[in-house]
Order: sequence, then structure tokens, then C-alpha cells
Amino acid sequence: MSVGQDTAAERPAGLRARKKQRTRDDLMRAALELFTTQGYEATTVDEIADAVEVSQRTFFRYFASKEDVAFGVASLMEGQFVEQLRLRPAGEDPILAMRRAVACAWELMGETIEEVAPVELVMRAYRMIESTPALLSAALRRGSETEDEIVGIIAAREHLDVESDPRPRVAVAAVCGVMRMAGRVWGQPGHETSVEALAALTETYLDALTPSLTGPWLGAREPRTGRRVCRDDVPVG
Amino acid sequence: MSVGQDTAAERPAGLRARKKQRTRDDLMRAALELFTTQGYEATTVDEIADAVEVSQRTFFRYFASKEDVAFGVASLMEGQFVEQLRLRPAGEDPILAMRRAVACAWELMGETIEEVAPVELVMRAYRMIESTPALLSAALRRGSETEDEIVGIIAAREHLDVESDPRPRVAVAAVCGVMRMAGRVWGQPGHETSVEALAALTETYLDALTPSLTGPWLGAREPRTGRRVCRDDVPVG
DNA sequence: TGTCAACTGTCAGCAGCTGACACTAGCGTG
DNA sequence: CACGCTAGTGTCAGCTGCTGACAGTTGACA
Repeated sequence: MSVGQDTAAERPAGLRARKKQRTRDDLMRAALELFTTQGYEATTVDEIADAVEVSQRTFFRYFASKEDVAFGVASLMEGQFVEQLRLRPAGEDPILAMRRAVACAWELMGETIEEVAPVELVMRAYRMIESTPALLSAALRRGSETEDEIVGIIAAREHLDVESDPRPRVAVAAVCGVMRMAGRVWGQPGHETSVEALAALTETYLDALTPSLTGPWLGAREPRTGRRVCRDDVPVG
Repeated sequence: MSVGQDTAAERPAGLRARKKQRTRDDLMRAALELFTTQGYEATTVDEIADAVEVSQRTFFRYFASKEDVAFGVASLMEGQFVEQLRLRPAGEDPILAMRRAVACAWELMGETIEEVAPVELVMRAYRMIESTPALLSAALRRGSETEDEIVGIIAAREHLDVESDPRPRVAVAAVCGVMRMAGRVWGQPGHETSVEALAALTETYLDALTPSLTGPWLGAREPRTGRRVCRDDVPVG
């Protein structure tokens, strides 16, 4: 799943292949349109199939599940991020590399997606995912799979063994956790819907990452006595 | 959902209430047993219901979904964590408070759960969740809901406004991300199954959190020239 | 042009889940 | 103690997501 999708982007040769691509894009666009207008749960697979004048069975030949179709564009974005991360120069600090990769991915996103669906529709879809439990679940799982991939990339960059050195996993988990949090907050009603707003929010949150863990409220442990409140055996105390 | 469950623990008065509680526990135990022996997908709701000699309809009166029943014990653990976090002294550093809360929750877990199901079964269930896509999805979403709650607690502790100060959200996201990563790694085949192993792994990962973001591989930016590789306009450059 | 393979539609069926309705069995009251 | 109330349950009927099997159609390629 999610491997040989190449949703648009490439322009396949044969008439057959083009037709296939077109059907796929049509299904995705129709699904997104229906999902965002009348809701995910309220939309049946039959409706989507009917909108493209295709049988339900055919829908399931293109998408493994009803959920799957909602992530067509999300996959593109994730793919972009991973690709951009791979392109970051070797000497760059890993955390910074991730930040830059996100920024670049977003910058490129517009043109990447435009062929499949208008950006505005994609943004609506993003919000819908965040606010639909069933979709959010799937999105989080997909995210955790992507995390694994990122861990691999980071570990390779730094020439570290994932099993013996926890840092790649930990760093990626922290950064991804924060990015996801940014996405969720952005998706809440009342927030600006634009891509820029999401990008800005993510930047703000990532800026706050290190200070949040090492900053004042960590250093402020028992400021008067200088004695730590807690015992030293942090573990299972 | 997940509010008025009080799975065991309290011993309700009436015969009626006790019967209800018993049915619920039975369903959960039976489900866990079936899930862990023959797999989640391969187990039908009918089987679970039959095992307790109850109709399928009744099963759905106790659990909102097939997924739901798998998280009965997980809910207990999460509840423990939140409760312990609330009990942490006010002056304690928030990140440390979270660590301590996790440790305490695990220590108490044994006795908390024992009434519902043997610890060993619970651990098998935990692993099953991590390795079953559909369940992992749900687990992650539940986790993200718990994150919200934790953010609220932390913000209250530190007298911070969640909307204006990103630190509570960011810190929680980072810590939770790392804890989740620990859980996933622990769930991978080949790892020790014991609670202690999970606790130890989590500790290791949390220990690595700050160093991973601020440590050598972050400080090692262009050591020779002292010049930073990246431009200063981190954002959307 | 004809053969092959890819793609699609139809049909039948399972599993998760829900609403409606009738029935049984604890619970509180007179 | 008898009685009514209602929480809890079973049964049935039905929708939706999803899959396997088989047959028909259409592009690709010799």
C-alpha cells in the first residue's frame, strides 16, 4: 500500500495507463469533495464511485479502504518531506535538517499538488482529517510509520546504530510529536486555514522545543534552597 | 466514552450492578484471551459474545466497538498516569513530574489491574495493540486525547495560558512522543516482554531526550569555522 | 487482425455496527 | 408480600465497508 501510487506527477505513456491515472485522480478528487462538504462518515463509498461513474468494486481496486482515499494528498506531502530530508547536506545538525526539510516540503507542496486538486481543497481535507476520529487514527498511524523512515535517515546521516544509540529515535519522536501537535492545534476551529499559518505555527512550536525542555521552568527547580525536590533515583522511585 | 467505566476496582452494591460489572469484565477478559491467541482481526465479535454466553447486541452495549474492548486495561493505565501526574508536588519541574508520574503509574499498575486480568495477559495485549495496525491507530488517537488532558494539567501547574505560551503543549508533545516511541520499540519482536523492560526502556529514552536535542550532535555545527551552516531565517527559507 | 492481459462490472457473502421492539429479572414501594 | 417500574437483554432486520469469484470488455502488441 502507498508504494506504487505515483498520484499524477508523472505522465504515463499508454492510453490505458493514462486512463487509469485519470480514474484514480477523479476518485480522489470526488472523495475529497464529498468528504469536505457532507462529512466523511456521511459519505458512502457508493456515492464516491457513482460520482465518477464507476462501480464500488473498482473503487476498492484503487484504494485499499475508504480511509485510504483521504490520504492521497497527505502521502504526497509526507513523501516530499522525506525526500527533502534526504537532500539536506550531511554536516547539518539533524534537528535543523528536519526543520529545513519541513519548510522546503511546504514550499514545494503547492506545485506538487495543484495537478491533483486545488490547494484550498487539500487544506480543507487536512482539517477534515484532524477533526474526524476515524481519519485521525489512520493519520497518526501513518505518521508513526513515517517516523520509522525518518529515524533511519537520521541514523544514517549521523552514522549511528539505531539499536544501541537512542538519540535518533528520541530526537525524531520529539520533533515529530511537536509537529503533529502543531498540526492538531492548527486544525482546531478558529485558526487560520492557510498553509502559511500552519507553517508559522510549526516554526513557533519547534522554536519552543529546546527551551521547553531545558529553559527556565526546568532550571527553576527549588530556586530558593538550590536543593532539588526529587530524589536522585528518577527511575521507579 | 471511557468515563463511567470503572472497570472493577469499586464493588457496586446491588446484585444487578455486580452482574453488570461481571459481564463487562468477562467480556474484556474473553476478548483479550481470544485476541492474543488467535489475533485481533481473526476474532469476531460473535466469538467473544459466545464465549461469555451473551448476544452480540449486548457486547455492543458494553463496548462502543470491537476496538474499544481492547483498550479496557490501557484506559486504566492512562487513568493512573493522569491521576499520578495530578498528585505531583507543585514545585516540581514539569518534565520531571511527568517522568515520576509514569514511574508511579507503572508501579501501581500491577495491583490496579490484577482484579480484571492477569498482568501477563495485559502485557500480551499491549504487544498485540502495537503490532495490529487497526489497534495501533486507535491507540495513537487515544494517546493524542490524553495528551490534551496532560497539556491542561501542566499548564495549570505552571499557571500558563495554553494559547499564548507554546511550552506546555510542546513539552508534552515531546515527552509523549518519546514515551510512545519507547512503547513501540518495546513492542517489536525480540524485546523483553516484562513491565520492567518497558519501564527501563522508557527511562533510557527520556534520559536521552534533552541530550538528543541539545547535546553534541547539535553543538557540533561546523566545528572548524564556527560558522553556522544554515541561514538565520530558519522559517520558510 | 487476432490473441493476451489488464481492467472492470456483477453478484454473493461476511463482519462490524445500529435501531426497534418485546421480554426477563432486579429494585423500590405500598 | 405482591406489584409496578425499569435497567438490561435477546431477537430480528438492515445498512455499510470490504472481499472473492467469475465473466465481459478493451487497450497493447505481435
